[in-house]
Amino acid sequence: MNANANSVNIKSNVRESGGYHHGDLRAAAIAAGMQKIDEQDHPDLGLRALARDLGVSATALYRHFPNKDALLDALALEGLNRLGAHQAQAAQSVGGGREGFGEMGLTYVRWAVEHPALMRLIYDRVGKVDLAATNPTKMGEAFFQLRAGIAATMPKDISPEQQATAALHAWSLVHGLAMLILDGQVEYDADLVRKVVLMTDFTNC
Amino acid sequence: MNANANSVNIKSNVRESGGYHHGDLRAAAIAAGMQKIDEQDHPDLGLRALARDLGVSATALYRHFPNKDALLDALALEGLNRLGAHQAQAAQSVGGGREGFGEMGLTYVRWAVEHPALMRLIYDRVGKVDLAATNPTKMGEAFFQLRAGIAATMPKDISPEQQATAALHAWSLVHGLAMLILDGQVEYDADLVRKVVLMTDFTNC
DNA sequence: TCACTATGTTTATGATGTTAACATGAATGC
DNA sequence: GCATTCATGTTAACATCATAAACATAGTGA
Repeated sequence: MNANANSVNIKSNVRESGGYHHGDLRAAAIAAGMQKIDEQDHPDLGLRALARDLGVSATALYRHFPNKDALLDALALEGLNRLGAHQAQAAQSVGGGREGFGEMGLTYVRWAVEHPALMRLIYDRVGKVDLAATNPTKMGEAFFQLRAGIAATMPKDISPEQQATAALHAWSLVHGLAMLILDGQVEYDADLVRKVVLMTDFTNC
Repeated sequence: MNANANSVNIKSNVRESGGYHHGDLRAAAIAAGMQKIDEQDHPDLGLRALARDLGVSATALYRHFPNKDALLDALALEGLNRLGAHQAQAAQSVGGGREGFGEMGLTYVRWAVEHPALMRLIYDRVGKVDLAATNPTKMGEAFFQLRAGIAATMPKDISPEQQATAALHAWSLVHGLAMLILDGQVEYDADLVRKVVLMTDFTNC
């Protein structure tokens, strides 16, 4: 697989030697932006500060992103891919049944707690993406993957429609719990998360 | 009850006659800010724009709020009070049992859908309030009230500890569902909300 | 070699939050 | 009743931000 516009495989974030051109500023910007955001609680990112970190002029980023929102969208997409992959992997490594279901929810919440700004950025941005813009498809795909991961540990002995409702229930539950924790309303506690998630009764769909 | 610093009873938002002083700029700012925010999807508020609406200079607001965050905190507090009151009223007017429980959840989600920016502002701000600041107590009180409203329709035949878990479950569920709707991930549907909320099984605490 | 394009740079613009210095209305003390 | 003081406005100024415009250079392909 060769590097496409969305890959973020670069050697370093800052300009290497004194070369005039940067190499792959777009990828470097995404990588540096991801790192910067992931060190914060809130997804605040300044174009100028980022450019400074990259050793590049403030306006250079406009050669790769039409505006700040586009950069944030790219970061949100990258974050969403990471979350989806993380969730899918968890679904695979965890057994089924109610225990596995609780574990999946815990995984979602834990990821959110470990990447608060990224989590916020994802949901901040996906609601705003202009569907005519660069890659709404990728966003949709990534979310589809996330939902699939969530639905993976759903009980099989209920109808598809019930499964959809149950999946929404599960997603709402862990998402709400994660948000309440990120917003400082609830203290993170793995046991509590499991207990709360397992209160769902699938026979009530 | 006479007007204290947090009341918002004013005659009009803009300056009345040519008087030099405004009357009650603090209250007017909160009222105008609330209205402005409630007309939006996201809690973006510019100090200068707000001052313009009030017919007042941009820096005038600094006589009543140390900075923008303090104004936003005041707005969030007002919003939280409204949400809490709304929720408490719903708890009172709705019967108990599972049906009442579902109705309470629906009330929370519907309020969020009707006041998206306010909802976001509340949870944006309460996580950031400096506990040494103006009125952390009021914030805490207001949230306590909200939680009480949520817990009001909790089943009585379970232990207090189970009730706490169940309340957190309920809060997480409706909050997450509301947020997913606000973020455009789920379409609002009253029946669906009720169905999702009613999947909770309190015997599993 | 010569144009062309991609990707940088510098400079400039208008918006924002915030501070400082100043002005005036209303309230207070004599 | 008058002078002083305090609360609450004002204007001017500053730093920062996103962004646009004009210019410059590095790499590419004819």
